[in-house]
Amino acid sequence: MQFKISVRDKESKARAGEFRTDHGTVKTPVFMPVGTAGAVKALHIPELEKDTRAQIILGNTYHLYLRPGLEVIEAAGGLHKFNGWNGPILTDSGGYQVYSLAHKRKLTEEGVVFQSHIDGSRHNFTPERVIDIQRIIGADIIMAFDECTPYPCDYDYAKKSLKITHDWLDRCIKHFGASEAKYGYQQYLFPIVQGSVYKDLRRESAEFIAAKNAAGNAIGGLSVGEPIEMMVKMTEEVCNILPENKPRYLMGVGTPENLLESIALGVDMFDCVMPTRNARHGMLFTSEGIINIKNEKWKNDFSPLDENGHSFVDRFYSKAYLRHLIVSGEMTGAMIASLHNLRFYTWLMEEAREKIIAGDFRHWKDSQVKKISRRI
RNA sequence: GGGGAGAUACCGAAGCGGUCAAACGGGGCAGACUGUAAAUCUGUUGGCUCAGCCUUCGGAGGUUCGAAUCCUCCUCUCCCCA
Repeated sequence: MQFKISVRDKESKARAGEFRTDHGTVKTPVFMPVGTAGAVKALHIPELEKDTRAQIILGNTYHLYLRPGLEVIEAAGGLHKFNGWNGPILTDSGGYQVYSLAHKRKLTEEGVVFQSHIDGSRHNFTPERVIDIQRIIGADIIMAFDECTPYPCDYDYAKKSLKITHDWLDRCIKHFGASEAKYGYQQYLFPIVQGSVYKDLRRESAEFIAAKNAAGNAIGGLSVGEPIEMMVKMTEEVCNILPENKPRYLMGVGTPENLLESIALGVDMFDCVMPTRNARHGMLFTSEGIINIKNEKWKNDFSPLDENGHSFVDRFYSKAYLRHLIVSGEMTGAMIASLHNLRFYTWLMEEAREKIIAGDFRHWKDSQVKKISRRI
């Protein structure tokens, strides 16, 4: 995978670039909507494409493996054919589920035995198996199998876990090299830096991963509850070590503010459930700040959702109407809010890119952060 | 006209002598959410000068040390029969 950096910001580590996959080119910085089970919740594929202007979306190995299962996905001809999304897809390896389903799994050096959250059945994930599954799903970018360590996490555990993640990475790389894409287009493997909140472990991990010369590199194990300053510090440490000429992917981040600050540290790719999940729960990220549309104060506010927003729903619907839908539990409310939030995120990334290219990123970022992170 | 059942907080509904400002739902209000076990979860929901006090269980009296709970009358609702 070639990563072309068009412009480097002079006042920060931000860069504007693009990388190519067989399903299309992705311009960075980029936000990737999360479509765990092969669908970005509450949105149609055409809406994702045309209305949110997402460039690339996520799927999840663990979820898709459990349901609908590999037979169905393989019979469909891969996830792209199955769900109709023709752009690039990235699949998470299930490493996050090692963390989020911690009480339903058993981790060994060999791999992880999961108990399905759906029916309790047991399943064995190894680095090799996870690569195979992602080959079958047919994601353009597949993630190495890792352990996303929890927070807090003591040093000894983080160190042991890191060793396992690194061993698993070597096995992933080996198996990836020994296996082939199933559907005639190229797949790329991204390794993941771990190390919890320990600077030396993060550095060690970043160096270990940098040496693999992968198509792109990810930073995992952050935004799991640690203070934001720690997240920023770790991101910064790692970005300074990861290859400059490869895309850097900060997994699971985050708030609009987190995104802009991370771009300034040299991150190119993001994903997060926040814009979609919080949309369903009534939280809207707007050009004027964050609003909880469920609050009583919007009950009779017939002004547009976001006067200066960049999605058609922003001026098509009023705050009072969306409040009514969300409060009433109407599915349409979740759809409108999700579309709005995702478009806000993609717009933010487009704008960041333009500002980097225009040489005005730092200034824009600082004023933007203040504006969009306040509560209204 | 005769017989029966019932009136509890915003709504529904428990409670049937003290541990009741009153269970539980719903609704309301607010909060959380960061590689999605999440269209989920949490808190709160009579008032106040708030570790205490005041006013509340249809209304008015009464019994009792003590009443949402027992008695009397009244008002209103619902059901059955005529």
